[in-house]
Amino acid sequence: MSTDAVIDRLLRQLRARDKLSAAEETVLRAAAAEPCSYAADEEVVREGEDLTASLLLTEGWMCRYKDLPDGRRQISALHIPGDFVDLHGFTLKRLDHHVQALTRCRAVPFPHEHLRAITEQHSHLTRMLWLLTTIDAAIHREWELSLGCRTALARVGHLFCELMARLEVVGLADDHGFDLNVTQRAIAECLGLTNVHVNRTLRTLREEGLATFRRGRVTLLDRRRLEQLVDFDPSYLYLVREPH
Amino acid sequence: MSTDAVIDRLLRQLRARDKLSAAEETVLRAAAAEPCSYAADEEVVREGEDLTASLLLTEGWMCRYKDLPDGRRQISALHIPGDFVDLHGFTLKRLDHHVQALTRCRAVPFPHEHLRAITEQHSHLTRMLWLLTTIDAAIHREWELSLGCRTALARVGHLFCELMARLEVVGLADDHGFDLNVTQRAIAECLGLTNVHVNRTLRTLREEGLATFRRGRVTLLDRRRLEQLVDFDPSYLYLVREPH
DNA sequence: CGGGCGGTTGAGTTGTGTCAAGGTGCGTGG
DNA sequence: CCACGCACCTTGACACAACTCAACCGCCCG
Repeated sequence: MSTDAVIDRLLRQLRARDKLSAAEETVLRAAAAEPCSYAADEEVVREGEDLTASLLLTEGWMCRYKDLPDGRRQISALHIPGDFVDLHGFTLKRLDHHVQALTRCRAVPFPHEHLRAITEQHSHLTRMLWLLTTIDAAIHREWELSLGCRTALARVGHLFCELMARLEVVGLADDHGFDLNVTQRAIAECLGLTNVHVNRTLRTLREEGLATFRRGRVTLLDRRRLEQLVDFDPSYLYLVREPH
Repeated sequence: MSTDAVIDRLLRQLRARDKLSAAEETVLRAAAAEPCSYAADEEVVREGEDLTASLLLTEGWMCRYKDLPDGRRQISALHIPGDFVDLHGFTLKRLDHHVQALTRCRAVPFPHEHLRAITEQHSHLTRMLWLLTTIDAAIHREWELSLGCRTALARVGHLFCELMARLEVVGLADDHGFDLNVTQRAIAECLGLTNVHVNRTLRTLREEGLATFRRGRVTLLDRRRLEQLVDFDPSYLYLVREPH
């Protein structure tokens, strides 16, 4: 991907929610630093460390997670290309969780001094970046609903529907599904389940003709029926273009 | 509470995280509209409705919740005086959830046009308001961890520890506990449990000499031991004064 | 004083976890 | 190019935390 293209998926995410002027696009491009790479399973940001930049993910999957003393962990967010993985770190200064690469990744740092300059000179762009962090929070809330109220089947199905919808925005889904090169254990850690139970649940989804997850790829066999079954409504992703 | 005092608890929350100039305080006061009141159980904001202001809660308890077709609901956040209940609505324009008063409440609307003017003229204050929304998200993540990984006992205990810490910031806790005039069902809906199981869990907490919840009041009998037992670490509340 | 809501407790059920034993595929090194 | 080993997946048997249903209590408020 050329240097100019690295923020394209971010621009798609922003333009799915509002107009973005050419000037604002230029400001964003200028705010990016040199891209960096991460190996699969590599720790990207550690809880509590001082941050001086926020990372825009451009290739691969990352997750954010919190862990308990007994070693179990809860993944609080999954990130796809075009997502800032720690834009909230700009206001928080350090994170209450870890960030880890789930696959090989590439990401572009946005130094906080540049973001600060944006808040001083570009109020609309500031509101757009603020919007990205509040959409992140909206996804947290939907996950709280899954964790608190939904069955294992609905949790897995709902996650697949969410990822499909988010990947479509950045052009990484095709008609029938998307690549998802993570373990069943990682899925389990997102959903508050065990890897064993996720495995059983995937079998049910497959037997019911709803979805499959094999060899790093999710296929939605009957998207309409799956979305109905798991009560998926994408409005919490705020995919509506309007003035901000 | 006098009109000048209504935003005092908000100022305490902000000043727990950074210095706030007298000028910024004046700007905030000027951005507030006329206070309004809500009855217990009253719907404050409905999912999807267009918003023109964000509410600062000044008295009472409110919650935000999402519901499922079968009638069950998940409370995604509890709010105390000094919290904005829907500041994220400024960037989102409408909410993916409902807001409800759990007790009699008073709140002060901040019209979005005033908040927008702040983003155009007061970048530090903008970052402080943005910070409040990212702290909200940090609390969502801690709740995800509870919902996904913690036992019923740890969920209830952790929630009590969190509320104690947050209420201390705004001066609404005393040495041994705090008032919490909500039903066991509401607690259950925060924690992904049933009211029956919350009741049993409260009995255990009482029998273990850790905490009681009776007649609208939470008492932490042994705060140190409770915090250790439930793995409570307040750093996710970001109660550190530093430049933003 | 009566009705209703919320709290309390018991008995039985169930969804998900735990533990354990293979199976499968892929990367690495000989 | 093959063989080994390791990570991950898959399945079964059993355990248990939390849920459901139901009855009763107690307090508040009209």
